[in-house]
Amino acid sequence: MKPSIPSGTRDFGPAEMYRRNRFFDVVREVFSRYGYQPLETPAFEYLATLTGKYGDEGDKLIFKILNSGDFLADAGAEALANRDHKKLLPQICDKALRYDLTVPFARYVVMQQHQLTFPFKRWQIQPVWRADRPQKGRYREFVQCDVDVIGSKSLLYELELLQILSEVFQQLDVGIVIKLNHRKLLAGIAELVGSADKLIDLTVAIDKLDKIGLEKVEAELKEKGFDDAALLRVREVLRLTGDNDQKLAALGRVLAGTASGPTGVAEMAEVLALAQRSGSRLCPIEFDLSLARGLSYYTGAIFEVKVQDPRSTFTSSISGGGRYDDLTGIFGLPDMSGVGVSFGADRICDVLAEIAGAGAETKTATRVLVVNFGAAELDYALRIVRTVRQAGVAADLYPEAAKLKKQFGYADALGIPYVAIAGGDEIAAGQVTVKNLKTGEQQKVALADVAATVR
RNA sequence: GUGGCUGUAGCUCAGUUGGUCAGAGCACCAGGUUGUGGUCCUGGGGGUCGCGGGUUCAAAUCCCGUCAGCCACCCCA
Repeated sequence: MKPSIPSGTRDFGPAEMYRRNRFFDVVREVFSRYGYQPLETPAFEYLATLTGKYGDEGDKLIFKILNSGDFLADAGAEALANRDHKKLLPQICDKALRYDLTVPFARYVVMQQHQLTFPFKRWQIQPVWRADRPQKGRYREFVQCDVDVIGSKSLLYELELLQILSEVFQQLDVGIVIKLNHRKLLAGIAELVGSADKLIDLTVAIDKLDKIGLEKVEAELKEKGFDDAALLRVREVLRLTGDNDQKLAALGRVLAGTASGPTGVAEMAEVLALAQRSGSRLCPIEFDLSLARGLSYYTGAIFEVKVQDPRSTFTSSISGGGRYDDLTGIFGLPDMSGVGVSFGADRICDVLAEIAGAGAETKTATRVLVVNFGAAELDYALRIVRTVRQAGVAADLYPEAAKLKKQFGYADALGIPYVAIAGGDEIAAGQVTVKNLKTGEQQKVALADVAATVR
């Protein structure tokens, strides 16, 4: 058979792995420096743990795991006969691959609530799976890097997440903008137009504003049953202009009479104020009413990161998150507010690759390749590799006494910067000829100095 | 789940109205050069033209089906 892998999954060769590891090193370091603790949870959970948390669309995208053995044993005759897949599903499948890291985290917090000290801060870097149709920047298996803090309503954590987002992307040297919005503002708008119960429809439509334009958003809202008076007010709100504070102030006046609006305005203002007086060098923050985010569990601030870098053409979001007030409630632990963001490792690495361009790909960490001349020189060659490796420098010995052309070509192909040559003359003198493959320069150095020369 | 585009060598692709259309570049291997690579020269290996069926004297080329990939919508990291 012709070997292949399912679409939306990928192998990562050495060049990609160097890039990915650099990224993971950065996020891990930042996460732990901000006081977050590591956590891992299983790749699969009970299906019931996952369903109902991500909205109807999300539930469809959960990868289900067929029960082992005779999975039809427990299948109801009725569901089978009627080909009723919705009814049949829970009868033949009780496990599923995790869809994100936030819900398993909430499950963990509830299970371990008596062992944990709150506020509990954790980071988690693991793959998640979605039964989506892949396309550019969209995979069916991808790695999320989550930081969440649970058990505190303090808006200082919103600030902290803005700081973490900023630090990570600054260290990676990727230009971004952090979009910020608040679910209670959206709820206030829904209230204002008299459709508090259609919050989801409203936010989904508003979310498309910068993509399809105001007119099409209004058309979609009309289709969903919003009347002309409502559309007028939506338009009024979406047309607010000015800087973050001006937009927020204007919105405050519009939403003054609503139940949830003022809270949203106040919290939003607080977060923006904290960001200003934090003293941190933050990435640009843009208060954006059209940011909705589909995940149904968000209740407060919502974040999203977009690339804003002349070297990149990436348009989809590379990080996202928000505050959720009751994610643990469904597992039996109410009043546990949490907030977190997730870095989309795969998309970010795509951006890094795009920025780095085709050249300068690292293929190996090896600094020096020791030439193999054959049996007579082998002992000395082995001594060179051993000495260099013991000095903490990556070294390799060519396995056969092949032609130098071939050995040099190997070093060249892998991007190993130095070649070490030691024949009779060098051995007699206790020296090694070290050649820099990039410049072509070569020099004889003492065996003990090889590591320092190629480091 | 809906729609569009594309499948020819390891990779990127060319292949005219069906008739030397099985090709190029890169990559790979060998030699030129048994202690000096990345340049250059010479030679070489490698393809059921995604798969199945049909039309035709003749199909990579036209038709039908199918599978796969990509892109967009939906949704999302």
